[in-house]
Amino acid sequence: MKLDKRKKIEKAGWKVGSADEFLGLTKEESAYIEMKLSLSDALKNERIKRQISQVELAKLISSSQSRVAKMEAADPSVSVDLIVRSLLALGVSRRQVANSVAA
Amino acid sequence: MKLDKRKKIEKAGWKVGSADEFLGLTKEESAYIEMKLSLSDALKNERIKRQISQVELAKLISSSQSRVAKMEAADPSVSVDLIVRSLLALGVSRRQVANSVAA
DNA sequence: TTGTAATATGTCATATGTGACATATAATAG
DNA sequence: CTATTATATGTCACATATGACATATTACAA
Repeated sequence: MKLDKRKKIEKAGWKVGSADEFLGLTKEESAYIEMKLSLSDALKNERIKRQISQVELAKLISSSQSRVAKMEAADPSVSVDLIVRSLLALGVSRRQVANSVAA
Repeated sequence: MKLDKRKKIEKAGWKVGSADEFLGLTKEESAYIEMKLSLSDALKNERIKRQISQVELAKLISSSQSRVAKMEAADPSVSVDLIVRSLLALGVSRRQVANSVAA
């Protein structure tokens, strides 16, 4: 596992064992968190691609800059629902969303 | 639009105009609800395929029969999060989940 | 007709998610 | 170095989602 990915997972609020990676995480749990990380990456990439700030995206989805930042960090306090709806609000297609779910 | 699909959408708690379908729903909203319907269908199909009852699935995911029924009905009170986590708990792969997201 | 298992629907207390705000920390320009 | 803009982090009141329960409805035997 890449170091930056590990950091993101830990930042996302999930404990990763020092020796065994994903220690204590079931397959479903790790699949879920990886899916969430992938979606949050897609959101950030899409926003950067469109060259808009977190503040602008926040306004677009009637949310706040801090919530957008947490979405992009895959913070435990944000739901997959919100990230998906934000992607759709950016005009991303269902198929593109699906790609992030799978990858 | 197929009639049964329309009924499912209405049952899912979304108003569909009598004349114009998806009246008042933005593209993002309809994409989101269709994605949710697709995921809930996948959940039901997967459960049937494994020949387990809603009660058994509920136990598997530490939930209740009524919540499972609502998931399969794409009830507005259930999140995409819960449906996705239920699919993963059934052993469905990320790619399979992605297929439902896209379709 | 029963009876019985499965599924659907409504409600509610509690848990979790959310937008908003303050503030901290980058990052970049002047 | 300031400014200034962007992003990150912590907190909180309020909104939404959740499991549990009761009960209704359906499906299908006996």
